[in-house]
Amino acid sequence: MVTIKDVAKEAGVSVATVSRVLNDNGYVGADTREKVMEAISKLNYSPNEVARSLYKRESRLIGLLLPDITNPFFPQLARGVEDEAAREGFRLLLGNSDEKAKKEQEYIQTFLQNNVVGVISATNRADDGIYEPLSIPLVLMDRTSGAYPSVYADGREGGRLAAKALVERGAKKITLIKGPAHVKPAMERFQGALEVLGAAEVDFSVLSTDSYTFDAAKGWAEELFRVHPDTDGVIASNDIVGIAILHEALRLGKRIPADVQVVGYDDIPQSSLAYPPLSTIRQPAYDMGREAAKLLIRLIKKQSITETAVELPVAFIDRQTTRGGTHDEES
Amino acid sequence: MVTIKDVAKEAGVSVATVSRVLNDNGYVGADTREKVMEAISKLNYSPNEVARSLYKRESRLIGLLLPDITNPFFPQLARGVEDEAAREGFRLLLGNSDEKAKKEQEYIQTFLQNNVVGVISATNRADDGIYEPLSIPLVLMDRTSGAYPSVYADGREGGRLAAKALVERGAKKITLIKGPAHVKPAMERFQGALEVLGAAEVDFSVLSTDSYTFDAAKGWAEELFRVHPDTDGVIASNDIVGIAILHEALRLGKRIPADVQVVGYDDIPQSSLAYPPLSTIRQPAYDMGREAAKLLIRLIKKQSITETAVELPVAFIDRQTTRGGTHDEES
DNA sequence: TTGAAAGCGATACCAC
DNA sequence: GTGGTATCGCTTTCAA
Repeated sequence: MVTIKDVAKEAGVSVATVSRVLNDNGYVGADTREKVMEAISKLNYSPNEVARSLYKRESRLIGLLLPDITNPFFPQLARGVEDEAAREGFRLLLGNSDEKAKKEQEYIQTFLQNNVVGVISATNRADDGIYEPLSIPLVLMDRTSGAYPSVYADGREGGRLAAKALVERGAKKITLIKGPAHVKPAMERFQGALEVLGAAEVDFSVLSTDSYTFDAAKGWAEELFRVHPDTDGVIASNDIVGIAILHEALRLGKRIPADVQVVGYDDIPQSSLAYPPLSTIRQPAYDMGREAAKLLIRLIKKQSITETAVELPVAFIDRQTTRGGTHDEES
Repeated sequence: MVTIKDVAKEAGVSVATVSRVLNDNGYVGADTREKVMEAISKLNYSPNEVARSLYKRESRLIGLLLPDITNPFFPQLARGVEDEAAREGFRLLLGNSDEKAKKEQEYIQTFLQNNVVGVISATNRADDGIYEPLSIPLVLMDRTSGAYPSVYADGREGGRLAAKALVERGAKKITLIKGPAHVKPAMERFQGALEVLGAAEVDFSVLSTDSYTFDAAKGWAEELFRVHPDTDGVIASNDIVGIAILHEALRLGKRIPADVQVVGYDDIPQSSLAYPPLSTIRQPAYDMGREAAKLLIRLIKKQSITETAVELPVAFIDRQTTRGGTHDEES
């Protein structure tokens, strides 16, 4: 391993000088700088971030904590975060929490132990004390809490939009699927939908579910049509569940959207590839990731921030599982 | 920040002793150890990984380099890697390369600068010199190269299985979709399929594509049926493309699998949720991730390794886009 | 069994 | 402008 010492020797200067040109601060003679640059490229030197981090007590690392990268909604977020972070020279330490306090705890600890400069977390436990030990900036993503800056989409409005879409399109016996109780965004969209449904002239019922996995989704779908065989409109807790329901409805010989309309939530990439293409509430996941990273970086740089809570808009994407939707596909 | 010094003071011993109990090596009196443990928990101390890493010249970090976490095949891999790594106390530094040499280069550099103990990479450029500067273990995942240990699925066999499935099920005008030329696994499965198709009594044609994104997939699907309107069997380059083709075929009023059969590749989670559920070649992505991590960790620990190339089996998953497939769904 | 001290690779203060 | 050196928090000889 080539160190700053080697470079100093090669260039015939002191390490202090090398450090100065590296960090571009302090006075360095033009010719000296030149010599150092040459030595650096000759030796193919690149500074040891660990040593740097130890002295400065901060790294160029950002901790990213997600519930489960395997859930198709999160890779988008992660990618947004990474792209923005990379632009600013930051790298990512990644963790999956499975929404488990213990894992969150452990990852926060690792982040701290590795001197990360900031953390972005999609957590429901922001106020459980897990994040208290952090003396560095924390940005909540896809989740909120009064206590920390956050970037999220307007879940309540999303729920309303979904419900409205179905009501306006004539669904009369709506089934509203309620996501896992401990997942906040799921509850918000649920509340939003409930609000609209409660005020509308429709029958509706609620089906509670407690997970988001692909396999479980199939189960909910079967249960739904067993318990509510005459439902003609379904508000799914997310696109995975929406697609599973679509699938099950088709399997049962129902016509979509004539017999039953379905609206999902998230607009994951594969929703437009579903058959029929799934009408859904779009959350701008990639942008959310980018915004979260942007906000975090501002915080890290102690730049002034105008808004500590960034709410991104959601939109109803009218595909082919709702009536009167456009039958052209957009991406 | 509480350091080893604080603990030493609190326990009334030297930092050397604290270090010994921390690392559980060297002689430490039982009572002394006790005092230290108490001090540690009283002060809620946890060692600074950065300092540790600096001295030992190795961290507890593993670098993971993926083409694009947004491609549904990779999150599975990533999760497998993470789960296995976490079991052994390692954390992940994550990077997306977009199959670009420059990004790969940059991430490798970051990994090195941060003293990672090993790297897992899904790259096509293992032999381009990018990985030469690594003096630490490298495991290739989902890709191979003679030069480095690797964990991958049998792509050639996968291609054969896909082609055989279609031939055996009576497809007569097969379209074989060729993935991006620079993506090795895509080429292998292509070759495998070609091998079988060439030997069989069928007409077939090849459609070349150069990307894997959702949006592009729709384009290929349209092109396919425009150029080969009478195709009755499609071997897709992956499940994304397969699902897009399914979708397009349905849109054109074709019956699946009566008019056209489709077989995908990967068996991403959403394939079983497609409509109809997509027949495909399953790659054990999660296991591949775990195996890659296992192998890497053995390498890191300098444990004896029996096999430096781990080939995982692929399997044809007979769902409903091929004739005579089971019409029950498995997950 | 324990402690003192050197050193890991960089930064930044203080002299000169 | 440039160099010497203390320092970051920890591990590991080497002595005692």
